[in-house]
Amino acid sequence: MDFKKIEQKWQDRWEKAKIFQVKEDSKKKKYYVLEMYPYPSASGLHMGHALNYTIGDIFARFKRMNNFNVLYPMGYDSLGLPAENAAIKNKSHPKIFTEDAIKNFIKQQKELGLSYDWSRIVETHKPDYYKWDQWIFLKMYERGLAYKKKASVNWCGKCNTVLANEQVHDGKCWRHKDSDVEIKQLEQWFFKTTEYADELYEGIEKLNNWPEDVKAMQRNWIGKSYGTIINFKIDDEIWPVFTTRPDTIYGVTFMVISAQHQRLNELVKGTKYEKDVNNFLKKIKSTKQEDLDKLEKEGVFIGKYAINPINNEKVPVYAGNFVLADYGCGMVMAVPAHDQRDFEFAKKYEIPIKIVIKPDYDLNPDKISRAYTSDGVLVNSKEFNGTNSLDAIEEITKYLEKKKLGKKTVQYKLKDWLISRQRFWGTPIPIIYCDKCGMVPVNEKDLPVKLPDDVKFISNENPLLNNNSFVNVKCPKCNGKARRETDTMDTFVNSSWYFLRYCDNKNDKVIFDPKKVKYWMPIDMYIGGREHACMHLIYFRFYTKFLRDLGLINIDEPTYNLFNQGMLHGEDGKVMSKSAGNGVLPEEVSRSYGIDTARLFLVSMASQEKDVVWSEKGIQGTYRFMIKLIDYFNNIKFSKIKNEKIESKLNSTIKEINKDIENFKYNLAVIRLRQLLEAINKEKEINKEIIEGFLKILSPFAPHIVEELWEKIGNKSFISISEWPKYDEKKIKPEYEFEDTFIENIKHDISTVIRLVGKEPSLIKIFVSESWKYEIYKKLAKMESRNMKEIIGKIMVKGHEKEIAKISQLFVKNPNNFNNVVLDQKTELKLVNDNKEELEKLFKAKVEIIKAESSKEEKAKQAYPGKIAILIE
RNA sequence: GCGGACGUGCCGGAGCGGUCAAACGGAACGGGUUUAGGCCCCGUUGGCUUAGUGCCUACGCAGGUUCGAACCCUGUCGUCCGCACCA
Repeated sequence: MDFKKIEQKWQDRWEKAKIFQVKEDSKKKKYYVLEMYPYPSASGLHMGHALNYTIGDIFARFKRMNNFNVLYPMGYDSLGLPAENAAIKNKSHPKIFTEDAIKNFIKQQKELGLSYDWSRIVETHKPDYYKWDQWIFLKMYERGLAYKKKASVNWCGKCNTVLANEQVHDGKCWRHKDSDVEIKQLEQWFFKTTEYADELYEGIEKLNNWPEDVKAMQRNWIGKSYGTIINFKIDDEIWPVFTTRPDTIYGVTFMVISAQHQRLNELVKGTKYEKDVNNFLKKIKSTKQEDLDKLEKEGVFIGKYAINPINNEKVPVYAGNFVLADYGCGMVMAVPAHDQRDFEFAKKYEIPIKIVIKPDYDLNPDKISRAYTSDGVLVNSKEFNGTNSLDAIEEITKYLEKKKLGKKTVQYKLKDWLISRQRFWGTPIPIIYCDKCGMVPVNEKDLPVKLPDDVKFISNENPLLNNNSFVNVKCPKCNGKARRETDTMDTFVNSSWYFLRYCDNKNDKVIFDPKKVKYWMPIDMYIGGREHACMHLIYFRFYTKFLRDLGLINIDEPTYNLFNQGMLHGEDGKVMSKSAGNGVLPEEVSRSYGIDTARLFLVSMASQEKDVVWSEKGIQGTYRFMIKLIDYFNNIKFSKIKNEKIESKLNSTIKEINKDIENFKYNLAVIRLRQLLEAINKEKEINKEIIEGFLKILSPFAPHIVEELWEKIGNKSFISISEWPKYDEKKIKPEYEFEDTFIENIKHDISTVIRLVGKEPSLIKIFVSESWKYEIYKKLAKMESRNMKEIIGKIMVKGHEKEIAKISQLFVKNPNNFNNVVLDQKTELKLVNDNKEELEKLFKAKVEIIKAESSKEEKAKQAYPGKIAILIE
């Protein structure tokens, strides 16, 4: 079998006939299937990509055949660091690398048989795409959502640029797990994601079909917490602090200001403590990020005292290494008795500990070994004594609000998104600096600000810095001498709205036609890796909300359905990758087994959200199935006769496979397809309708081979756009599901009896008696109006507890289906009759089937109560 | 510390309140076909028995709810993942 030839043939035909291209069609229900678009790396498509796209493709094909107008596009996240690094290494331009890589990707993706609408391709490195990145930037700038500020930012020495918080994992750069991120004070561009913090947080609840862990990660990341801002005073100036435990305010014995606090310097400048503080700052600066979790709490007294507004107590202020500068107010009120960190600090610096919350037992401030952080009753808290601490949170806050000493508030962990990068291969930030006018945005009509082609990559430095034709411009306001911003935008800016551009990818007038976007959005199924939980998957929600508020779209969320596929592991159990050396390439597998085999195998190993392990043995097993399939069609014999049994099997398979595909349980779908082929294979002749139904439901999984077989049995159209078969509940007959085991048992019985009797039979009599279960069912049916529990209770006394309980419960659940559960006498008779010929042939004897009346065949019933009796003569 | 997920034969993995634990695939063993087999077909793979379609034990462990639990609840042990000095 020349797989390659068949694959090529159908890929060409699909492309020529444009069967996967779609347009808005108000008469059809739309369905938008999207995979996270790839970064087009030079090494091309690996098996993990193949798995990811196969999952999406099967889904898209399924929906398409189910009459949806399916938008299933592909694009490339083609701005980014690796291409730039490659360019530096080879003294070339990243554009060349990127475009080669994209070409290679497209070729390889086409070889997988993916049913993308290629006319909708989006490439983010093209000016006609990033022009709109810049346009969105200007809109944000107008509204104050894009701004520049000096801040402590994360710097990766290997990337030679700053990073967003989301891109720092465990104190390391997301791209360089071996490189510590440094904190630098720099002036940078930010997007004000915090503007939407609350909506981003509260909206998670509505993402009903997102994986729990991704939602949990986002909740954690955004980190909403309710608390109170309390105004302490230092040197008669108000210094607010944030706390979630205002109930402990009488227990404050000191304050801690973050060592990184912007205004720490103000407090110590010119005092005798300045030196101490500076020494302390130097000391903690040398601590590595990875030691942080083991880090002891340290601090230094800064020579100031704060006034607690509730009782005017004076408490010392320390600078500390454990207080975050950019969460809350950068300063905390420390209550050592009821906060573990404060406790450790107080112990170390011998600061008094004052108990203000009391549990059922007594706490001795000198003897406790750790802070008491649970709730209790307030003590040492003047008029609040005796109040439950949970109530006191409310009451003390109200009290402070009344006296204008504090207020209720909400805090978020989420910080604004740092988007500027000191690199070349990104979207230029459309800002101009004029000596006279200051910072001036580029006029919309002058977009895009294009990346120059004539650049020299001499070092790790951003080549835009020295590119005069890029940097030197006239000020849009005064026409005077000015220079461009040379920072570019984070690559995640591009991916924050690409899914909208697919809806209208060629529009050169506006970012997209809102009507088209309104038709296609939201994404109905978004497929990608879990690693984007706190990066892309937050940013694209933020963009959606911003563009909504701009009036361009009318949705709140980009998608309510997210699917995370599992990781692909190599045969050694480690995650499959080039660097681990356990990689298997799609084209290699395709060469020996065909790409359909690879697709089928990839998808058959486990439910798609679980990790899967590649195995050579496994793919051979799948290959055997493909060979069997092809063999079957080489010898196929059609019949006009209806076959109820196989019809039942097909219908039940369709019913189940629909659910399996919807739930991404492709492994189960594949099993059902195998079982269906087994069943079909057992029949000598087959009705053509059955075969066509089978091919259709197989087609999303193995599209090329199936198209070929579809054509072979005389069809001229594409099966890929044929209609998915509908199952008919009435045709699903459960007795056939029992038939095989039932007949197996009878065969077994007969041979046993023959062996016992010790003679070759000339006549075999099979007595089919009424099932006792069936009789009980009939009794129950008569009593249906009565309380089932009561009935069960009564019958139980008689000693058939288990069976009766089961049967009656089934009956309660679904009385109409009861016959599906127990074969009645009629069905058993039919099944024996159906197989009479086979039995006669097998035992070389005449078979007689007798309906046993309970009175007449008492003997048979006794020997085999409620079952089949065999007599041979 | 906080959060999330998961513990089922030799392995991967189905089952997610009762028809029914172990589908399906892999592996091993036995048999058939075969010159031979790495192809194909059949059987076996928790225990005890039987002529058998029978009984017992079992879904990490311990309790609970229920007429009935792998499945629901509580606790516990273990594994994996994410975040983390978030006041």
